[in-house]
Amino acid sequence: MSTINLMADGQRIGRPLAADSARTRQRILDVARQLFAARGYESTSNRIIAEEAGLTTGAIYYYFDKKLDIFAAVHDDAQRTVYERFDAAVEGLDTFVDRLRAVLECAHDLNNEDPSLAQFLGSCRVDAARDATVAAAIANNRPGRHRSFFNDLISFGISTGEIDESQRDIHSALFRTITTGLVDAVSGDRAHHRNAVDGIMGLVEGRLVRAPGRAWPQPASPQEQPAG
Amino acid sequence: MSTINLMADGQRIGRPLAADSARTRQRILDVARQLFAARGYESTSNRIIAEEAGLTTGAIYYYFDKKLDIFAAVHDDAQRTVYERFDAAVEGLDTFVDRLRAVLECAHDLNNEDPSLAQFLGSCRVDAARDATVAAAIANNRPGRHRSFFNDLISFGISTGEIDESQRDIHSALFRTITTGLVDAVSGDRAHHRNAVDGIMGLVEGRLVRAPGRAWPQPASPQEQPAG
Amino acid sequence: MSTINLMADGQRIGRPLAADSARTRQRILDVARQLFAARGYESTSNRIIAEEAGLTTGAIYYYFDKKLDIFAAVHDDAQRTVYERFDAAVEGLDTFVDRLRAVLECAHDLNNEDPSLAQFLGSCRVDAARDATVAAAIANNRPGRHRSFFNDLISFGISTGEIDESQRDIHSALFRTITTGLVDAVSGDRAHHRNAVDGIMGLVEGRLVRAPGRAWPQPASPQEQPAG
Amino acid sequence: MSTINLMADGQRIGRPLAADSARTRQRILDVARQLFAARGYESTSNRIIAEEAGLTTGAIYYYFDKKLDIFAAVHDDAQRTVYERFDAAVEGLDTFVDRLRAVLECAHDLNNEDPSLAQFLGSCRVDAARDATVAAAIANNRPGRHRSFFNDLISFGISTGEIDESQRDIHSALFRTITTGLVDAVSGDRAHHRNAVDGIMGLVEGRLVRAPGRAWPQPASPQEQPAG
DNA sequence: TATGAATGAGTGTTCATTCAT
DNA sequence: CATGAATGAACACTCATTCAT
Repeated sequence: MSTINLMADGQRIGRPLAADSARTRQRILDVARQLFAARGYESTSNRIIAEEAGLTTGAIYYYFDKKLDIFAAVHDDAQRTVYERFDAAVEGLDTFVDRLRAVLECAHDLNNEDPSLAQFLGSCRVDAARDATVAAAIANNRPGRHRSFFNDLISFGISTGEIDESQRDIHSALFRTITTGLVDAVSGDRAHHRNAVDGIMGLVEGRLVRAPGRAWPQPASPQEQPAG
Repeated sequence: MSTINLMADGQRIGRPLAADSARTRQRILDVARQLFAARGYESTSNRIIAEEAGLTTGAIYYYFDKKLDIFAAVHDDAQRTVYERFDAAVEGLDTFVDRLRAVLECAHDLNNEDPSLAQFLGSCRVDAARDATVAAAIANNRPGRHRSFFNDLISFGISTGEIDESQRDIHSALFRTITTGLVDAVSGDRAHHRNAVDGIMGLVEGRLVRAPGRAWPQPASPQEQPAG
Repeated sequence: MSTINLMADGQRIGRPLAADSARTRQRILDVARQLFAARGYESTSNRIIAEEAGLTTGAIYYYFDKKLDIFAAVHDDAQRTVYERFDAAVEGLDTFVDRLRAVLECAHDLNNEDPSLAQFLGSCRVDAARDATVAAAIANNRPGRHRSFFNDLISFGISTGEIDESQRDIHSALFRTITTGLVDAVSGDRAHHRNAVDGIMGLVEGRLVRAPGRAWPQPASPQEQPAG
Repeated sequence: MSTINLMADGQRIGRPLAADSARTRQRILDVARQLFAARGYESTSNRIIAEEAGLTTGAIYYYFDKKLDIFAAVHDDAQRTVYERFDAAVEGLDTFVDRLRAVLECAHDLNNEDPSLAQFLGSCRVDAARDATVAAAIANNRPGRHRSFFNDLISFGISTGEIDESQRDIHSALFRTITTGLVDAVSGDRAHHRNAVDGIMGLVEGRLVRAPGRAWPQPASPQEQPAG
């Protein structure tokens, strides 16, 4: 613990006397997430992962059997982080709209804290669609986690009466569209992401489009009218 | 579905007796669009394009100077097709909501007619984000066309009074989110795409989420209540 | 003859009504000589020869069976031109030194008239050394012509008493060295070529290097002392 | 003379037990020098370099980033070797003629020891003339070294009075012609090279050509009459 | 005569992966 | 734990050549 190998200056470490295996592994995952997010699976070479992590390509193989395993590990990490936060965000909220708002705000916060997280998950969906072996590598946990979270959210909306049971599939497709769009279209720009989140809530609360010749609809419930 | 010895119309190829240059070029563009859409730019090799088009790799270079030029040509094709249809779809409609519905229905129709169109454009956005040279190759016309179309649509909504001027940026980000989401999340499945389109219009018309304890809001204007 | 296809402006000719086969063939040889001279055999593609000659690659094959045949034809042309001039230059001169001077001046004039001639012959020697099939293609006439011309010149020098019989091989190697050097080292620059020719004659006539502490030697024969 | 499984010293290669990186790199440079000399830059494929060095093409790229870098490295090696020997050869000699003779003898010795050295440098000049990227790759040190060495030699001759100042450019062009000729015309044959060197010194010392009807000139200065 | 379309072998180069040390 | 050396299959692209028209 007294022999931490400083990497801040980007200098290559030699052969550290007490290298911390877990820390090196995490370093690989961190740089890999950013690289996969920015360039995709195929265009991210092991060489550049190794370089950015201050290693040689060979060393990577001490931690992961193959490139695909790095990708899967990065995915598991990201997936866990996101849904732990989502779960925490909706906890204790009583209405579907509140929970929806909480999830969107949470997504916005996450995107601000570490843009590579959302970007990786978006990139990852593309790579899975493009390459069956990539899809297989993350199949164990990916769509399930996303789908079940939002299906639960819809079920909750039905239970509160805010959503009609007959509209379940429509809501499901809508969620997929919107969450994907948030990640793919605006996660790279904070202001756009903010606007998109506001827009979604505006649509949901009917504050965004009025019929021609009509006044704006009254807010759904006066005590929770948003300022924006 | 390999097309090594047969063209789409069943004509023999190989050392064709009366080779139709334009048709071969279009065949290259067609298979390239599908391959780029499915596997992305980098993972689509010239070899597989050639194979699917019933040619050898060398022959590709008779029609295009380099791989990137194929990509750019496919993109121009797709871009032109989509926005010609979009322009036609909104023509003569008097309200923003009508135009929005028309655009979404048009997108849905296009997606049914040739799923590779939307998929390519979505794939293409990803490839441009991942690789600067790809971005440069389509820079002349890509974001402009999309952005200007939807900006015009928003302006129209403002002119009719359906959208508040102050919300322009929010609508802009929302459109980007939704159109991207439609392409990236549900264009591969007709039913999902249908549901997503219905969901968006449902949100816009306030038919999708009600406040707890409230009745569904009345349709915006009775005479134009949508059936779906 | 009234329908000459003007090429001066570099415009591609269509399908000339009365194409002159011999003239086209010569055009190919002319551009090929310059290209082979500048870039060598291997780096000169049929495509660029065709382009520069205002043809397509296919058309080349009407005139020549293969690329190597173009090279051989260019070589025969150049070889003939040079040695006809050399033969004419030495004719009627009575001393070896006069003949040598005449040959060098002739080489200098040729180099000024069409630099691609000497350059091609230099280039050609290199290509023959580098590639056995190229060597074979010009074997019928190449080294023979050069060698026999200069061997004759040496024999003439022996017959006049200017050269000692025992030095024949030395003169032979020296000629090869000097003529190759002129082509390879200085044919690209008129002034350098001029200086080199003057230098060779200066050496031969003993005007270029004196022993330290000695005066310049008297000119070999007063009546023909060169001005330069 | 393929060296697929055996190195020059008979050591086994392949997946070597104690791979000596520096030795492998030198082996690449050695075979590359011979191949570049014999076939030129363009016609020497990485595949054949690798084969002759007992490697696969991929392995080459562990040592050099690109083919041109191999060429540049070979060139630097050869350049250094030659001019170190030339510098040593002329050191301590008092007259221009002695120095010239020493340089030519040194060139002859080098050519006997490793013919590929001179041949590469000749080949290299041709490749640089033919291809601008090759020229650029060796631009840092090539013509400078050659030119400055011989310019210094001429200056020395002027300082001793053996050369007239006004003839500097002529000597310079002559040196370029002769050294190029030695390499390009006769370096492939020891006897020819020997004869050419003797011929040059014979010319310089006025022993090679006499005026018709005159006796051979007396040696320049009795005490330093050359044996050869 | 000449074109236009195509082939197939070749090029330099990159990459995931292996493994002795 | 990590390196350094190597493999072999892939990739984008070029080229001499062919041949129906």
